[in-house]
Amino acid sequence: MSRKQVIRGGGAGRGRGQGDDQGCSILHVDMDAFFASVELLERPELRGRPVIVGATGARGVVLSATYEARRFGVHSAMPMSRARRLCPAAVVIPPSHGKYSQVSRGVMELFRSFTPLVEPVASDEAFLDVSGAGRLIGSPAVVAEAIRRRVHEEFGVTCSVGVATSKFVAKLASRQCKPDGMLVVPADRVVEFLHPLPVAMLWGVGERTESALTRLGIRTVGDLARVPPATLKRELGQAAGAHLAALAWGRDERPVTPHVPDKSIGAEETFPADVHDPDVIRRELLRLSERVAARLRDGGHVGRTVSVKLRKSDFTTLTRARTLREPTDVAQEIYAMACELFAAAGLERVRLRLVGVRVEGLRPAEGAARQLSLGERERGWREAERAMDEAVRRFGTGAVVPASLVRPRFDEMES
DNA sequence: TCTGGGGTCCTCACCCGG
DNA sequence: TCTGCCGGGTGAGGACCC
Repeated sequence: MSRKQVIRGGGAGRGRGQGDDQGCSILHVDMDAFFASVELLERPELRGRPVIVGATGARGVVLSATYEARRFGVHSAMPMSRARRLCPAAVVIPPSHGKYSQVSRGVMELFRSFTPLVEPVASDEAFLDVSGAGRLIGSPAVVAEAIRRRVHEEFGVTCSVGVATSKFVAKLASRQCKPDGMLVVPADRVVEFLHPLPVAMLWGVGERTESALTRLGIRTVGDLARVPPATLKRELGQAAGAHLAALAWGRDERPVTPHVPDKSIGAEETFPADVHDPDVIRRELLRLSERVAARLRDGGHVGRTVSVKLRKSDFTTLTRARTLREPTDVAQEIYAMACELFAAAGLERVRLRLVGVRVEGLRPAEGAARQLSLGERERGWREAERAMDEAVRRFGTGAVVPASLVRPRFDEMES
């Protein structure tokens, strides 16, 4: 990997290193400090200053930070309290997810104008297979540079692109050339690129696995590559061991998959302060069930397994799940099961910091035959909730809520 | 230092039916 | 009829990712 294959800044030097991109048809595009960059579009006076996007309340973590803030040691997922201590001069902006989704949708559309094979990984990154774009646009490195230029021109934010023969190497490459860069890893230099990297950079190696590997004396990808796969499987489990043994030699056959169906939909909420009142918790379960059901209906899904997540004040977390007889997208059915699971968990007098509701085992609502249970009315909650969806579409979020979620007015509480 | 919210995948245990 | 084996389904929990 010669330095000249890292091309930085606004397309300068475009085209360098193209001779080495033969067969490197996988691109990983990663937006630089995405949420913070989007915020700076509206507040250009903050350019060059440390900016953190994150919750402004008592509890919360950093969602995104500009590179100026990162120089102080601030990084995403760090508790906000710590980030403020590290960088007291930082400007803190509360997140506006709607705004980021809008830019994200535009950027993904731009990617699709280069190739239909776009696999979004998150709102700020995607894999692209550009093997079919060669004749029209040029080699993968040329496509990557064109994407970088147009993202900057059309959206005012920068991105970094890794170009390689596999998703995994492309992803590492984009990370290595951040911010505002491009890195091509030629097929015959994958091992040379990988082996000096710390093992924690591998996809699937988090804090726990890293300590397990350190105990085995494994610190770099090269160290990992020299360990027999059987040893890794014994130490880390069958799947993780085999996975890491393959990655250490750059083997990753996963294709770019444009449409990955949802497997579950959930919602969770951390209370501003821990809660032990079961009525408050049940009200939150209802609110979350409403949110999940609305998203199920919006996506045309029904789901069969309801799970609740309960996190105690000491951060230990329990999950409880149960499968319904029939798949549902009805909040009242999800809520009823969530309450049963909460009661069965025996935590009704325990202080909780978070509750969550999730529906798994999704399938398309269309064609999911629904059997009326004995005594069930033909038109019931399902129709009521669809009417609520329609009201929300016309009058906005919060236009209609269940009576139990309407907070009593102060004068009513007094009387 | 004190940890959000959205997810996926894996492992292990248990139950049940063939 | 009993036992063992196996595979599928389900549930709990952990690790990881962005």
